Amino acid sequence: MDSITSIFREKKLKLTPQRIAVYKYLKSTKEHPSAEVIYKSLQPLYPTMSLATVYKALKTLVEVKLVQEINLGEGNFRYDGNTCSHPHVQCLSCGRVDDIDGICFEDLNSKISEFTKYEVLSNQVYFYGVCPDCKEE
Amino acid sequence: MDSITSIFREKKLKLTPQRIAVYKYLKSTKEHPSAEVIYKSLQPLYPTMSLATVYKALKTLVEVKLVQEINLGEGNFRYDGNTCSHPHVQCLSCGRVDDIDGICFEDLNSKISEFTKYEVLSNQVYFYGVCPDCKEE
DNA sequence: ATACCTGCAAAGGTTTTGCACATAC
DNA sequence: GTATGTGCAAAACCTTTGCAGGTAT
Repeated sequence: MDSITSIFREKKLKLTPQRIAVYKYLKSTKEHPSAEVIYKSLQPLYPTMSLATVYKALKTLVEVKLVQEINLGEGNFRYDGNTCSHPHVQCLSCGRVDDIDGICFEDLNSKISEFTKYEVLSNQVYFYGVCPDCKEE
Repeated sequence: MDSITSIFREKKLKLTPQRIAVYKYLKSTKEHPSAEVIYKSLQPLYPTMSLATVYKALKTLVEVKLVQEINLGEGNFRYDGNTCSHPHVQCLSCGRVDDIDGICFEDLNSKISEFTKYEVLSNQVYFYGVCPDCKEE
C-alpha cells in the first residue's frame, strides 16, 4: 500500500482509484487472476470501471514492477501481486495456479551461463500437475 | 519420420501430406516458429494449404506428443520439434528463441515435491536475456 | 492549469469453428 | 465406402488503441 504511493510519486504516475483497486486486489489474493477475473471481481465496488482500464492499470503496474505477469500457455495472461521471483504450479485438471514457496530459482541464471551464449537476466519456472483437490477424484 | 507413421497408425489418425509437411518442417529446423511462420515457410511447397490446417495439424501433433508447444508470453505460441524436456532462452531485444542443450530440469519435478502438495508431472523453464548478436550493439 | 488517466467503442492479432468437399484408410 | 481431414470464411477470443471528457497533481 505504501509502495504504490511512493513508486507512483517517484515515476510521476497518477494515483487513481482504479489503479489502487487493481493493485490492492492483487495484493489481497493468493489466486493468480486474469484481467477478466480482476475486472469482474472489482465490478461490484467499481461498477463504472472498464476492462480496458484494468488492462491499462495492469500494464502500468507491471512496468513499475509492482506486479508480475505470468503466462501459463492458455492464451491469456495471469497476474501475481507477489513480485519476488518464485515458481508457479498449475493444475492440468482444473487450471488453478499456486505459488511454490520456500524455493527460489534465481541461482539458475548464473548456472545456465555455461550452457548458453546469452547474457541471462531472468527466468520463469512453471510446473504442471494435479492439485490436491483434483487428486481426490 | 518413422515415429509419425507408427504413432498416427496406432492412434488411427490419417497421415496427410499437410500433417507430414508441418511435422517435417519442425523436425528440420532449430528455430521455434509460430503457426504463421510455419504457414509462410510451407507456402511455396504447399500453396493450397491454409493457415487453419496448420493450426489443426499442430494441435494434433501436440496431442500425440510429436511436437512441443512453448509460450514465451508474447501472445502467440511457438512450436518445437524437439520433444525432449529442455529449457529455452529468449532474447528480450530481438525475440529470438534458442534451445539450451546439455542440461535438463526434469529432476526438478521430484525435488519440488517437498514444497507443494501437487502431484507434479512436468515443467517448463524459460530464461530471458540478451543474445550474442544483440549484445554486440 | 494541465498533463495524465478513464471509459467507450472500435480495431488488431491470434486461434478456433462450421461446413461442404476431398481424401486416406 | 466411410470416417476423418482440408480449405475457406466467419467467429471467438484476448488485448490494444484512439479519442473526448474527466481527474489527480
